[in-house]
Amino acid sequence: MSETKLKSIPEPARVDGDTPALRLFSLLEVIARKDQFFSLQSLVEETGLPKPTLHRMLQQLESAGMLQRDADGRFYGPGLRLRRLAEDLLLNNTVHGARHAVLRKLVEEVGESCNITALSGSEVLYLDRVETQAPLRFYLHPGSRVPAHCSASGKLFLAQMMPAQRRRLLDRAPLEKYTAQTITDFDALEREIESVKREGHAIDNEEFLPGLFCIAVLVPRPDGRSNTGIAIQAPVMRVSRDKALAFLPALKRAADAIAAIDADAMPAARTAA
Amino acid sequence: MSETKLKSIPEPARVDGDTPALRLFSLLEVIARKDQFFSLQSLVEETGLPKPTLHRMLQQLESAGMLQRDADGRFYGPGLRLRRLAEDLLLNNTVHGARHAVLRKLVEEVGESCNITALSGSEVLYLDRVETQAPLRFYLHPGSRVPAHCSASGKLFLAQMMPAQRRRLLDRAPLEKYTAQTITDFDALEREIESVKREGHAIDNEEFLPGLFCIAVLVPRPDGRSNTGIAIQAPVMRVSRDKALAFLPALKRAADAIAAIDADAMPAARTAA
DNA sequence: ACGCCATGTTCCATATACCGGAACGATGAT
DNA sequence: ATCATCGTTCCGGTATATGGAACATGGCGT
Repeated sequence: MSETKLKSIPEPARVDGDTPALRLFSLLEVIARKDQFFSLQSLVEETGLPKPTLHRMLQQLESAGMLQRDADGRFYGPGLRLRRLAEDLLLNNTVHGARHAVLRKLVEEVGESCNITALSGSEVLYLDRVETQAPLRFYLHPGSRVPAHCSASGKLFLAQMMPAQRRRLLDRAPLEKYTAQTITDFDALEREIESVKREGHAIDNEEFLPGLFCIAVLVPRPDGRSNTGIAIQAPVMRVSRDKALAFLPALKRAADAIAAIDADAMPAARTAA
Repeated sequence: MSETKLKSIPEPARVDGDTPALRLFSLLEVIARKDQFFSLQSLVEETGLPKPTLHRMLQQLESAGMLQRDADGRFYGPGLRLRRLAEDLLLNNTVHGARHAVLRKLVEEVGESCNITALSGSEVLYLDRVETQAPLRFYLHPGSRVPAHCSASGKLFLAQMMPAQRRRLLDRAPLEKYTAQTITDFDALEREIESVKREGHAIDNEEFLPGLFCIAVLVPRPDGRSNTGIAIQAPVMRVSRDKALAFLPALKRAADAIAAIDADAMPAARTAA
């Protein structure tokens, strides 16, 4: 929607969503971060939701076994069922664990922060990230979003689209300028994308954040339509274009490893070969 | 290929609830148990829900970031937000982890299965349980429910109520008879409860399941109204009344340990100096 | 004892979201 | 070209959520 809005407010602990169910999830997130039991009133103050509404939500969660109440009904805490859900999720989520391990190994090899990305709408979403140990570094969180036209992964996703499809996506908004290097001209972007196609990898040379250099490849897929990228991000001070290109073999190896993991987690697709 | 009907009814995988939100949770539980990505169709088959309904639910979860979709939108898997929710829950849930450790230690000390219980409505709910290693044992799951009048923990909960309150609870239904030993007479139960009050512990002598002997104490609380009990359960074959009484000191120590943990997790109550 | 305040609970008219059969669309196999 | 399969959209009827106001409870001070 609008540009990034940084909040310096402590935290209003927003609980919202477009639909009742999403609000419940949002509430659970607030609850999950607590390491103490809590009362209805404290939640009212923390979230700003109307008391009867919150009362109903908590009641609903309790009767479902997601929350538990203290004997006198004054305090709530996470319930049996919620804990089991969390355990099941983390236990069975072998995919994420394996991906994360690959990422960690890559970071060790190249000594720079790396992340796994996906295209979500017209933006690039950071799925996972491992930071380098080096003292000078960019701190970016998993879950962040970056426009496709000024990120290495984004250009890769754009490059594998049909021209018409790409046009449709980019036409929705002008190419916003973040730095002096940001490509804001459609034709220039098309030329860049041609180059990305030829090379098989993409580069972001301070196009989103000043001082941030980035190189990425796609996690390959048999059908040629990948939704996952893997990228190395480093300060230009430490990593120039040449040095980044030297990372490419390691980067491609990591991408292949992730491809193997993902293929394994796919339901018995035909692809017998 | 012939229509392979592999399923010998492995599981109906019921997804339901009284309210739309609860059904969503129920769906998430099914999903949480998967270690592979899945398609809409596969869920339709697994749950029996109408396709448009499931489609809407998945869409809702995806747009909330609880699920993620593959590039071509054919397969779903757990999303970033859901994983983070699960992690937060388990990370901050110091309470449950610590309780479980106490329970494990108790089982080690006495060599019999133990569980932590709570009163929920008029029934006793097993919050957590650790099994003994002994080959002969009762297998009871956390989450099970037992009527209060024929369980050791239940009698403790009843004993700390005001008489009127207790009457109100018990009047709702007759005292159901599970075994020859089950107390089914109100006056006899009152006498039993008097004894429980005097002793500070309660016993279930094959009153719920034939062959199951059980001894319990409350996890003490400053205000004298505890909603948590802790119990040892064993086959009568191995544990008689005398032997059970010998377990009491260890049982009380465990109860105190849990009380300390819970007090710690309580919000800054007005500190009854 | 008494009233007072903070907190939890219930009511209910209105607004909203959900439901799912049917029809349509997209994709790939034959 | 034709069919089969799976994903997606439509839409009117119905169940659910919403939250202001009022009520209930219990702890505390006087």
